[in-house]
Amino acid sequence: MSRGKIKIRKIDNTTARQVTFSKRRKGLFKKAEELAILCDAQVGVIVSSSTGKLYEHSSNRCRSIL
Amino acid sequence: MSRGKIKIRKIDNTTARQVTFSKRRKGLFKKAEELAILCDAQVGVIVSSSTGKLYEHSSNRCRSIL
DNA sequence: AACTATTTATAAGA
DNA sequence: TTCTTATAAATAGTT
Repeated sequence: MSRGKIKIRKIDNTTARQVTFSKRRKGLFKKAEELAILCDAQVGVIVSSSTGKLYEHSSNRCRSIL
Repeated sequence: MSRGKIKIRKIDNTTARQVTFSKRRKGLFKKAEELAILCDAQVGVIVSSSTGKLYEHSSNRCRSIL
């Protein structure tokens, strides 16, 4: 990615991992919403953090259960 | 995006919409997998196309039900 | 949280 | 539908 490319492996540093989690979760939800709109699809995304906190995103009437 | 920016609205042309659906679905699943690995999270994504076909992606033992 | 240098995703074309 | 490539978008490291 930006200031240098990264390897896709667990980020060891807790703070860095939380920051990345927040940024990428937001990015993922945005992509999900764009796919739903552009392609007239229903998209549900569920994310459970390592600490067990749950986040979700869904288009329209789509319901998701983890 | 690439050869010119697009507006996030339903793509009218059926063929173009299917092509975009295929490309973006793949991209979304990749982002989901990266988030799961980088941040040690569980991520589930479910996509239902306008024709009713279902696609899903999930990290590890994560199960999703639409 | 904001900034950017870069990487990545992707729209249009082949 | 698979590949290319110009350009838009996402984001890693920094502040």
